[in-house]
Amino acid sequence: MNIPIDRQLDILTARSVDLVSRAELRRKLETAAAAKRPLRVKYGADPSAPDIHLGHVVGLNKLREFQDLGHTVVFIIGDFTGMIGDPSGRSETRKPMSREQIAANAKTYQDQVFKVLDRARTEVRFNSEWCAALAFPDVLRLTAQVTVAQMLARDDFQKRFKDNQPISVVEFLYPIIQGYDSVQVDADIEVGGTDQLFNLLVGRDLQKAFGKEQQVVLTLPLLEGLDGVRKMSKSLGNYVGIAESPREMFGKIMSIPDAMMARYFALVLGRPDDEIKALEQALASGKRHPRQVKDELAQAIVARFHSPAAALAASAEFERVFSEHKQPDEIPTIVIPMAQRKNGKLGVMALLVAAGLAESNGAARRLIQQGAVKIGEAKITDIATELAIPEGCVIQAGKRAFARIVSA
RNA sequence: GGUGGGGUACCGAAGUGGCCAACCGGGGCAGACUGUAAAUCUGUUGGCUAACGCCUUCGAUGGUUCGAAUCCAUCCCCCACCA
Repeated sequence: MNIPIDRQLDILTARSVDLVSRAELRRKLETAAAAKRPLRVKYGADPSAPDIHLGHVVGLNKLREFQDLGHTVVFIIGDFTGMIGDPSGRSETRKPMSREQIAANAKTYQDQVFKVLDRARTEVRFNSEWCAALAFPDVLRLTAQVTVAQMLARDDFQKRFKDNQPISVVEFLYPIIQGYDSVQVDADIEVGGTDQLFNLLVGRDLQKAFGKEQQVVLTLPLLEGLDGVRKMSKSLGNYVGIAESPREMFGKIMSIPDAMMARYFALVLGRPDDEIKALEQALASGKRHPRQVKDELAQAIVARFHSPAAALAASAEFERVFSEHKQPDEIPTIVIPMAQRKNGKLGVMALLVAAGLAESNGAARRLIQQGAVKIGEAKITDIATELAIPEGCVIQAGKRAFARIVSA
């Protein structure tokens, strides 16, 4: 590796929010280079939600940058954490997951993660490997390392405490478990979102307590989801999964607020600062149209996780369906046997429900009354309409829902 | 263990005997417009019904009442504070 250390530092710290500390990172890079030993870069994942989305990609990109400079990623799957059930959702304690479930999720995770990471430079570990072996006295020794004041200093705990929101003791254990993972895998660096800062720092404390070299802590911005406000997460439903179909992926990206485009370019695609600045200027001056820029963004993201060809196709399809209001080229087929029809005919409401385009007759009625329903090219406005459905005709409910009806 | 505060539709949150299928906000869905599943505006958002209306829902179960989300009893669950 002959890239100068300063250049490496610039690459590795780009887009970061917190860095503890630059001097330490430099020193580690230097000693690693001298000893021809890759650094161990730790990243933790919770197996409760196996689908990787663009929010995760922000961190994975950073890990990939480390790998491209020759370092090793230690990807930790928090299966131990999964087994005791994640309490971080404030209202309800999640049900602990079964072994099979965790194994299945872990597999999905790995399949997806290597769309970004370099498999050859990744070490996958499960934290049950060492956590399950801990005896209670070990746990006591660990917990003694962190004080309640330290815990309460953490942003979200403090807020919840002030608001009289419950905080379970298990939640206090989380940072400790995570920190202990760092001890076990001899992490040189740990990467996480800004919300992880506290947990990452606990890792440093515990490593010190165990007489190990402390890890460098590097945090990255949290990517906002499709609403452009709250962080992207599966539970909020504002995410784009990297395993989603090109069409879904493209459409979802097109629905982000315009103001988020630059951020997605930077965090998901890792585009350099000067390019982002130029883009923002072009947008502000009206030199480039937001619609085109967003199309480019959506295409770039689809191309990254599928292929350039798929991106092009998704873009064309989107244009056709939403700008020109034509039918998509792939429409799911629904079978409605002749037996269900009266004299070969069927009421529109029954049809909508049978085709899965409406949840109930009431919903179907509303759709029709609001002018959302089309059979072929004809808009249906009367809820009492009876139809002799021609074989293969297309029914549309709203902008996005289509179904092709056949009788057998 | 004691005291106090709570459990309302997808979420948050009003409602304390009839005007409550339940204000309002968010989210969802739809329409208009458009530059896109952006923004904005409008409508809609338990089930059955063409409609009148009927049925189920306000932690659970019983009860009072012509009538309950609202009152009473028992139970279950959550939170905070003091120990």
